[in-house]
Amino acid sequence: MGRMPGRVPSAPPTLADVAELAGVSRQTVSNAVNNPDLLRSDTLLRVQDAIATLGYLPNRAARNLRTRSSHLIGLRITAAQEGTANATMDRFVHSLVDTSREAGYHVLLFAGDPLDPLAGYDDLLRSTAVDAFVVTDTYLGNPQAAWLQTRRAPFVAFGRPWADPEATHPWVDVDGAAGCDLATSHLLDRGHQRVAWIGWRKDSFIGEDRRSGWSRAMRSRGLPTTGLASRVEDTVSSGREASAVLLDEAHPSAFVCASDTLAMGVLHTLSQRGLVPGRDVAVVGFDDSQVAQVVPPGLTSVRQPLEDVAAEVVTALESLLGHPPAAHPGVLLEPTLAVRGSS
Amino acid sequence: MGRMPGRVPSAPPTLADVAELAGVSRQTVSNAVNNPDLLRSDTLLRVQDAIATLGYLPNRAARNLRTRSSHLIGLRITAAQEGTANATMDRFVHSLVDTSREAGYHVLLFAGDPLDPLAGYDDLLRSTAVDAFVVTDTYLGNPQAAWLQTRRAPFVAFGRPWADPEATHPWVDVDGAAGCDLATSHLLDRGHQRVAWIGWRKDSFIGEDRRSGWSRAMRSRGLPTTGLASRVEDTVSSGREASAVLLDEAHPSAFVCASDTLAMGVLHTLSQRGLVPGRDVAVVGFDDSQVAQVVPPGLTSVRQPLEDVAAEVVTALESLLGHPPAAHPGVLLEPTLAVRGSS
DNA sequence: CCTCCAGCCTTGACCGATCCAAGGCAGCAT
DNA sequence: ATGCTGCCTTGGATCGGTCAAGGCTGGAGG
Repeated sequence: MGRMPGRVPSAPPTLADVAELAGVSRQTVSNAVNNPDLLRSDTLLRVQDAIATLGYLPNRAARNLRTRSSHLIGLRITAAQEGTANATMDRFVHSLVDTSREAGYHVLLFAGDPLDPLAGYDDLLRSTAVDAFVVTDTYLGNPQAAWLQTRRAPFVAFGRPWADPEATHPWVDVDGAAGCDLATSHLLDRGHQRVAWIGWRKDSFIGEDRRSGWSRAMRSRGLPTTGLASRVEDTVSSGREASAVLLDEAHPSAFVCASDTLAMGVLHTLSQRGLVPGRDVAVVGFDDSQVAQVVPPGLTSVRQPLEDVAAEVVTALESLLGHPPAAHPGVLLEPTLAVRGSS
Repeated sequence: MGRMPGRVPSAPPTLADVAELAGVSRQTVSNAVNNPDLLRSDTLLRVQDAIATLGYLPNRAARNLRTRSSHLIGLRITAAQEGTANATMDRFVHSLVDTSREAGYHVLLFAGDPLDPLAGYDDLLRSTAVDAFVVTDTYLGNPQAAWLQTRRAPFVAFGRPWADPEATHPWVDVDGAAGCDLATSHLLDRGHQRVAWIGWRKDSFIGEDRRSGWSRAMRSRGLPTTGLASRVEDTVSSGREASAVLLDEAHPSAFVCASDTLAMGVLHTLSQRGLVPGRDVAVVGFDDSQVAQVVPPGLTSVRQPLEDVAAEVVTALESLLGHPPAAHPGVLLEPTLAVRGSS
């Protein structure tokens, strides 16, 4: 096969092998792959034939070494929370993998210690293992973003820089307020007047943002919100307790929740009291998790357009990693409402 | 800083930089990192000081090129199925990332076209982007396994080689029959006599395996199984319809299901008929998904020890990639039962 | 006093791609 | 026939590590 002596028979073909088979130099093969325009068409064809014959694909490590880029995007995943309905991360990962593949990137996962949001980033950066990061948990006041910026590491955030409006890094986010406005208006359109809110504690930027969508929708119809809101931990039992209190004290006919987890808490309360979701009391959640999709009678939920988020993230990454690197402003996307039996 | 001219100031330090600072050769630094035993202790300390001072970490690409290994493990993820309660993959991914980090590996995700189980593997292999694969969807009769074996690509399967008992590749799996036996016995212990089975269609090896656990438990107590089993698609509506038919025709007091998705279908039927899960009819699912954890009143479910699976997978990978490569036999792990309100 | 050897470190080549600058070879004008 | 332009091709250097083999040192042994 014209291989150099000493090569293991099963070793993948190299650029030199292709060059020899096609009767050209290595550089010509490289150009055929990276800058086909530079070649005369008949030469190009000959090289492409040889590439196809040998099943050649450039060695990643060699290319990475020379070009100082890995075509890998680092994504930190934290331990899945048991007992919640949070599925955002997983759906996002899928979308990101799909989208970044089209852009020629792969996704490298690394583990995240929830207590140390910076762990892992530094090592990958110093060993030039990834070209850029996608940062997801910006609700923590994103110390990663600040840190990555001082390190001049390219990254795109899924989530606004809540704690630092001056931040200039690219980000993509979903308009939670608009989503809850949508959910609330949906309920109001169906004749509900007393729509309650169950959200997260006040120190959550995202929670307050979503809540503002609910109160905005209520006010725009001249409806009161006083006494109709509750702010708790993001657990099923918190949602259960909060909804029980609200039902007793404020007599709402519908609930809008900051998460599917809380909405499931409401369903617990309803089931305990023999109330039927969607008939006696309407419930809307947030995230369109698998739970919302399969729980009887179906939980209406705000759905984040994670495919679009991933696409925008990859677009931002591409301009960030382009030559010259271009700044990408923040992007805010609109969620939709998946209507099911609970409303 | 003694950098060579032309270096960008912010470029990560290289082995040569460390060598210069420590006053030794590059090879000595390399040995300090990879074979500390070869160095005299005072030299080792000097080099380690220099490494710490500069914040040196070996360049991945360079190391990969020379050693012909990437320390990356490829994992193909398929599009998440909407409308089901399948969470195995995501929990497994988390565990795998955690475990492989400890072994010095990172996980590279790549997209999978559900119609072409081989897509993506070949490119990664030919471009030497990953050292090995973890194959997860062996229920398809795993053409990947066969194909990877002919390519002599190292891989470990999560899932037995159902279709090919002669296969010799390493695998790790969870004993689904034992899990369903556990679930069924749990119900029988609580006094149920007529325990129905809702599983997958007969061409599913996994489905038949799980079913055998149910029938084994029933037979071991001398109870009949005739007319108590139904085999359908893995959707909520299939589970709903199958359970309705079974309730009418066989009057079971409990259901064991091959998946949480099917179990949710049973819950739908119960809720439609005003029956309370756990009080009127018991239900057990399989996978311990988030759905099972949060749905009222809690769905008892068979839980796969995915952390242990990941650990075994990584162990198998390590021996596979070791020198010399060691064969790793199949490993079968026992699931547990997460008992909740539905039983 | 010389040889030998073990222990420790250094030297040079190499992995497989891309970048750079110089070399070849048309074709056209002079 | 010569010179020159423009396009394609070529060899060499390079990225940053690791492998294999060679060199230097000091102490033991003859």
